[in-house]
Amino acid sequence: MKETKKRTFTCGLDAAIAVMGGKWKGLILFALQDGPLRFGEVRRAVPGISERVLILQLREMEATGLLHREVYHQVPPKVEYSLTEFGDSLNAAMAPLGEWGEEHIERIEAIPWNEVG
Amino acid sequence: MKETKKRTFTCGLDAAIAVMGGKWKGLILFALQDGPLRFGEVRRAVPGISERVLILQLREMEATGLLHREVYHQVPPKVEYSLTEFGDSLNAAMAPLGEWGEEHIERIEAIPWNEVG
DNA sequence: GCCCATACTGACATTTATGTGGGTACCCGG
DNA sequence: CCGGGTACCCACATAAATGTCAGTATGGGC
Repeated sequence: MKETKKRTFTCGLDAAIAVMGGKWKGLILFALQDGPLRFGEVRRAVPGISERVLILQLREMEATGLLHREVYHQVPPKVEYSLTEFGDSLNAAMAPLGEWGEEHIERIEAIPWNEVG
Repeated sequence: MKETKKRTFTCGLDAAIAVMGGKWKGLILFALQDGPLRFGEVRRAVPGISERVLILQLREMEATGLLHREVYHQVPPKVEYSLTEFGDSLNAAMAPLGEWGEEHIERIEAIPWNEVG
């Protein structure tokens, strides 16, 4: 008896943040901006992510309609992930954020992160 | 013996996401965009956040240099939070994300979030 | 003396996110 | 029959984020 409970959001930014989820989805989206990638390619494109977490993220992003999963019935298996239009539009909306990060990266890296939290 | 360990980031987006932290900092930034707010005002401007979490977020954002904390020595106490230039620039970079969320809010709310995770 | 309002602090519980190490399935070539 | 290569799945462990609830300090007004 799973209910498909709908969330409500206080504003657009709230909704966008919910879609981005944790710290990985944005990077995965970013990695896929230049075209489809196989599972292993995505993993290499997102340094530091564990296999299991990547799978979870990809599944969630597929469920939210951000990306498309194409399975090729081959051996060894081949699965390609690509952005949907929805995912592409989110990617575009995140671009300024990426630029902001680039511009301020030195300052951000200089933050004593262990003392912050 | 706290070490001020610096993180490194794979790209600007990675860094920006780290600064935004969880699901609240973006909304707090957004709430402060029109000028300083007192603690209680921020809380009312960010529906759903608990007092404790708000305090933690504000402290972290102060530590990362996103906002400024001004204490007025009065009784009852008065503390005003305002964006720094740094915070303001991040806010500007998040604007497109907010707009994206607005545009797609119906679709986002229709996502069966309980089945996603 | 007591209560008010405000901005906290602290102990604790829970939920969510992330990570680790293993195993599975497939077909092929050796 | 065995190992290679790929994309997974599973049980489990930990870390990080968030939430609940009670309590504190202050000085003015009653």
